Amino acid sequence: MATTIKDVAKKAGVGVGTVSRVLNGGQSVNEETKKRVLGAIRELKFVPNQMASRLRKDESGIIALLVPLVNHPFFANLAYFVEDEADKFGYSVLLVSSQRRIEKETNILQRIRSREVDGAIFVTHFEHSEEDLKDCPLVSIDRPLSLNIPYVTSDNYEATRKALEFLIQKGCKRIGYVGSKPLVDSEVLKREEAYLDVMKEHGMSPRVKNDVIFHGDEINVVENFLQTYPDVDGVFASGNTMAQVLFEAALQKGIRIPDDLQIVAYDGSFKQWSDNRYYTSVEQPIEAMAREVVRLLIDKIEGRDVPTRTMLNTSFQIGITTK
Amino acid sequence: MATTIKDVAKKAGVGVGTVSRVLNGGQSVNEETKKRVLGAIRELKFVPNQMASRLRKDESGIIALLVPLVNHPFFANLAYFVEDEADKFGYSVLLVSSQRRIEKETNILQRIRSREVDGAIFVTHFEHSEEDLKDCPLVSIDRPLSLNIPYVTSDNYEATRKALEFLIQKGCKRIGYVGSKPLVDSEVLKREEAYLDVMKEHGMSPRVKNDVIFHGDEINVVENFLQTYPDVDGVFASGNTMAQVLFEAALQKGIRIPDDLQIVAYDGSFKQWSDNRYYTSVEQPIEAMAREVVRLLIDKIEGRDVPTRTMLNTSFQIGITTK
DNA sequence: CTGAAAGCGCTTACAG
DNA sequence: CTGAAAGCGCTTACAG
Repeated sequence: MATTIKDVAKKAGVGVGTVSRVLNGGQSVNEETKKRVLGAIRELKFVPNQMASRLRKDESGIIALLVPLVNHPFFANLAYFVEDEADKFGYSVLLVSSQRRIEKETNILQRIRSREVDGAIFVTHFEHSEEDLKDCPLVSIDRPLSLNIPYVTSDNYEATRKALEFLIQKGCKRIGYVGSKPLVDSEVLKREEAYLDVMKEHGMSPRVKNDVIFHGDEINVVENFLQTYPDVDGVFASGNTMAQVLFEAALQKGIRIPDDLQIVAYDGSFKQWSDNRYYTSVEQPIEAMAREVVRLLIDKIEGRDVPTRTMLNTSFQIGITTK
Repeated sequence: MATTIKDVAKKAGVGVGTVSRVLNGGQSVNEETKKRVLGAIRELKFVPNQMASRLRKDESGIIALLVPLVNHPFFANLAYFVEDEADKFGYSVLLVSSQRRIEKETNILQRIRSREVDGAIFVTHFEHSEEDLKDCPLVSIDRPLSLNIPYVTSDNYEATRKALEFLIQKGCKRIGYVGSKPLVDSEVLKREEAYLDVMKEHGMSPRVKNDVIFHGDEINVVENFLQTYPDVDGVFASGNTMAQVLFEAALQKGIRIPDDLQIVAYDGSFKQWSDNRYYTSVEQPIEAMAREVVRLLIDKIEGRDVPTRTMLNTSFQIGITTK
């Protein structure tokens, strides 16, 4: 059996409470005693059992990060910064890819109730009942899961407007929109909204392909889009997978970029994978969003008040996909 | 306070032991009693406290996945499949990006000792002392951390040979090698070995740039490589970031691919991000490696014997970067 | 400043 | 088949 706090206490000739106190520094301990305890700890190579401490304190020190898929640049980046930020506050991160299976999402709520985790960053595309969400410390991204669940988002509407104005300024006359629509209410919907508004304001007719699809189907959407609107000279691509698939499909069709077709991508996951500025794009502030969402969750877990909606600013990167 | 097993026992008019038994199905329980207990559980919405159960059973049900950075396609994919496989066995995954900080790696070992996690998949580029690694259930990828720590790898040497033979067959005469060298002994080193062997066998002079670098410095390596060996007509790029950076740098310099320069990438993370077959490449069997490494770790945690080295097969994908 | 004791919520021999 | 009790390894009032 591993050595316990009892062994340390015996060796140092003190009570277990005293060992606990030097370990956690609650009340002050006599310097002399402290030294003896520390010595015993070192000698016995004592490592406190976290499970016991957590049971006693009723806090797991773990937060769950639930995303549809970690092996997607946006979520991989999110995971990276979430872990980094959580670590600063002494929390660990349990990673769960829901794979869009609702049972796996509901499971996380159960794990909060079972005290396995203290709370969760809950990125889902499903609806969950108030009943299930109740009393669970949760935070979300780009959408309100329910009335009092805080979420972090970015200025989707304004950023999309700016991106489109940029394309127009660069001479585009027939601008399309290609994306994948979220299943539920989400700030991402504001991108299409902004697109339609800008088109109307400029008297341009909309060319949209924005359906609910699964990861992997982007190529069909893009093929379909290019076939339906062969005359487009500018495209707003929502999501970097979509942008990349579009870029490559266009190249394969012999369409020159940016000469025949200009593209603005909406996302923020490119820079991380290779330090180029390949696509002209709206970059989501993934790092800031990740850090903020972690802080919100911890505030919530620890019982502090948090704002319901936190909006962060995107940035605009000019790359080689526009003139 | 949340409802406990005691509340359920009282409500059902049984002892707590009985409740535990219907929960965990250890010994058989009278059907009638069982029904009463289940009813009480449902009525009280009882969810067993995992922390208590874990303390008692001395198992956390959590494994740690330690990688240098999760926001890298290879590791993001690894994380995805690791979590999926662990879930099948009832284990959760704690995610840690070491960011190549050795303290953060050592910290994981401490967390195994503190019973916070049952074991770890330990992907590191540092050396750790036998003393530190001792008694920790660990498994690794592409390198033996220490004598009795199992690891999973793929056929780096053979796969590299095949890739080079392919370039030669496609007419390349001046083949280069660009990569980033691991800090420590690793199966990845066999790629350069294979490259040098093939060059020698074909009487070709080696053109290598393979230094120890940090993520983000790929662009400098590539620029340097292209400047040093402006005459290359074929490149073996180790790692997909390297391949991508090379591809883009070449394009920017007006080098046509595959006409002027053919590239074979070594990795296996492209397919996941967009369903193209963009690069000709050796694909690492990430999914298989992930699943296998999880099974090895669980076997080790649960006290079963495991092989020290498990080798899996790569596959070869022909894309548009070769003729 | 410090020790003895109660208790966190479970599981598991033990005795019946 | 089942209940009472001990114990997992901590933390934290409580009393001194």
